[in-house]
Amino acid sequence: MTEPAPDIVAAWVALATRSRRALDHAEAALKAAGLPGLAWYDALLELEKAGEAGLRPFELQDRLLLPQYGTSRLLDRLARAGLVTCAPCPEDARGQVMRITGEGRALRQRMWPVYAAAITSVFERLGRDEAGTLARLLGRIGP
Amino acid sequence: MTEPAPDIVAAWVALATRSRRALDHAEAALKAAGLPGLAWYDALLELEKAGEAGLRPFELQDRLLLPQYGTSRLLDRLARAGLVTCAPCPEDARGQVMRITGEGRALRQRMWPVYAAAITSVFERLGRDEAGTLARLLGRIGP
DNA sequence: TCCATTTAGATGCATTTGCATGTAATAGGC
DNA sequence: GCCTATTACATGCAAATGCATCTAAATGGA
Repeated sequence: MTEPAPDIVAAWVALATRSRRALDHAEAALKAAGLPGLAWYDALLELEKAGEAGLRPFELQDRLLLPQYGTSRLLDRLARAGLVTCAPCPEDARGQVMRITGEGRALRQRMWPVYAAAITSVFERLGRDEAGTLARLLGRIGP
Repeated sequence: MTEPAPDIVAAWVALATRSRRALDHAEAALKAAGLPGLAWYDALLELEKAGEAGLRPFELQDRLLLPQYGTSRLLDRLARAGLVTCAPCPEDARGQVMRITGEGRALRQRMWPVYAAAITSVFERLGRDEAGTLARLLGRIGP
């Protein structure tokens, strides 16, 4: 294994530390407002985008980059909180269709301003074009 | 709260999803090689850099962006695994000085090639200059 | 000096995660 | 149709995390 170039290592360190700080900041802002964390937000958003059709747990799993058991239990908690419903799937008797409830939509809507403020504060030192460049470069990392 | 610009949201989404995938990839590579995860690597590296002087737990906590109890328990596990030692601190009877052991250094050294390969694969689609730009932009995000 | 405040670190308890495995249903070869 | 492999999801158990709180020592007045 040949040593990665210094620029590569620098990019890795910056990616690891800065993303962690940014995510921690958003989590903290939500918690300080007495709201659930990012995982709940992300799940609610995906389910809201899916609309009436709903989502199968395995579809949500792909979108959220969660392990299978993580998705299963997250949905269980969301359902117990009344934020999503769980219906048997007509096309596949093994599966379910999860749909967001009105309460779920309402909660996501209350979370967004807090989340948005955190996002804004993370990028406030970057110009618009710099944010675009950052997004483009991040889009090219693998694996 | 005024809505963040689309470029800002795109940068946020890219940061959250790509960093997660990259970190997951490195964790998976280490695990596949039967090695401990990134948290252990990071702690061992900081302690190795600190050398004979060692580090106080609160110093490690700052460097690793961990909560206080997280650091306390991580060090406890590292010590039980024989990778670090814990000595009373001469200047402050409340505190300790943690130092890496030979075993700890050896483990970190065995982890590095695996970790380095994962890092390389994450950035393989980026040119050297692009990696530099990415590092610079990430360095400017807050808060 | 004495007391209140702050700082270093540990820890009990509840929640969450990770891992392995279990159950049930679909899909694919033959 | 039948048997095997695969897919969808759940779950028991151990380990890790988050939260609040505790102890002990240092610090900073008055």
